[in-house]
Amino acid sequence: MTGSEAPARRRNPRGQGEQLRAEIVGAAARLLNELGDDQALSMRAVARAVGVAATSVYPHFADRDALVLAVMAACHQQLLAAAERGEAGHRDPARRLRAHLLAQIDWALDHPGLYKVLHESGVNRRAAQPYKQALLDRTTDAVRACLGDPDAADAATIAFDLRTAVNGMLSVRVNEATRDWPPPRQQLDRFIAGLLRAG
Amino acid sequence: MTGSEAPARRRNPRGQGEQLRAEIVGAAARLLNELGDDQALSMRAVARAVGVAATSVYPHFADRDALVLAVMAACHQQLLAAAERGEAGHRDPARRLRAHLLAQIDWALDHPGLYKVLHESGVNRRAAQPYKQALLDRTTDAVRACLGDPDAADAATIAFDLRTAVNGMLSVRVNEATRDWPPPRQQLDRFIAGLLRAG
DNA sequence: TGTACATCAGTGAACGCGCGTTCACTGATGTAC
DNA sequence: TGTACATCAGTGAACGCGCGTTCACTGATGTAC
Repeated sequence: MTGSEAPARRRNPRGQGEQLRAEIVGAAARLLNELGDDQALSMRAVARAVGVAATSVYPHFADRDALVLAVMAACHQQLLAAAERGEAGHRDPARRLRAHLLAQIDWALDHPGLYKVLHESGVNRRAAQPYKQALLDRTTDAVRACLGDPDAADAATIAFDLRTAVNGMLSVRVNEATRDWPPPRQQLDRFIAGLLRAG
Repeated sequence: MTGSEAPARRRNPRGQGEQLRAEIVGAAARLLNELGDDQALSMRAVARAVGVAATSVYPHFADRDALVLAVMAACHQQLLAAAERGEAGHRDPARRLRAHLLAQIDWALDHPGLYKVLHESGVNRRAAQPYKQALLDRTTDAVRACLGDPDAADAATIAFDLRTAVNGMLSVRVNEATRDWPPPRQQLDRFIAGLLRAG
């Protein structure tokens, strides 16, 4: 795919064998971002990218799915952190909600292939992702703050609708990256304006 | 995948060699719907499903991409026809718009794997799909009818937003089919209510 | 009416490839005595 | 201070597999004369 084989690599010093694990996850993430499909990732390609024998991946990951899941977990951490950083920049609840969603949109558009793996890949059928619920819960909190009423039952519905619409935004832009789409920020603002009110 | 090999098959009579082409498209569509990924479709599996030698596919399709694109074209025809049938059942523009979108939602939920191939597969990067624009144009027409004003410039924007949100609805339900999601009809109604008004 | 022939609808063997994974191994390095 | 040994980080060869695609072919069937 990328002729990006790491040429020189010296064996890790004793006791630091776990460093290879991090290198493998990093290389796998890079490849997955290019491929946009977990099935297309090969253990051999990851090993080549790291500059290591194919067999050296197995002490760290039992099989390909385990490696892909490790990458996905790391991505969810990044997404959550980005959302929090976004919110932290504002006081007004509406601005916080917008920043929360925007941060995740930006992350996705910066890592389109990983976004695809996260949302569209076959691993989703084989292993559930508890992280996703955590992200949705965060959005619900941000929506609730906007509504003022801390008990608003609609908050969950509105959050789900918003995330669904944002999903659509990203799906279309990530899957047909060559077409030029309307600016995502303005579409997000229309979604917020249209959906953020009692159902 | 499915063990669904066609056992007995007799050679088509002279002059009817094109019938095999249709059988191949049908089998490929069935397999793609199960796989949800064009890269996972193999020519050999298609040939097995039809009950024919692997080589017999090549007189009809130059390569795998050509076969996948033929399936996608057929799907777009079905989607367009479903949308038209949906609209035809109503007079009121708002009901027509709803039926239009609902028909496509139903088709997608009935053919989740094909929906994935249509919207998420790698073929989209290799070959543009002019059909999609036709579907979006139809939606724009339906939106325009709702607005009353036949020149409304917002119609295109609103149609795009609606389709985007519907895309999100379907993406999430198709990619994590095991989780149980809120009813799509009600979410669609919220989207229509929220988004169908001047930006 | 008979026959040579072109065409049609496929077939079977073979090519070279990259893959996931297993297995027995190697060689450097720290540690116990 | 020296040495045997356990451990660690990783290697190389090999397995069997399914794949896309090419090639030369086969056998039935309609048609021209």
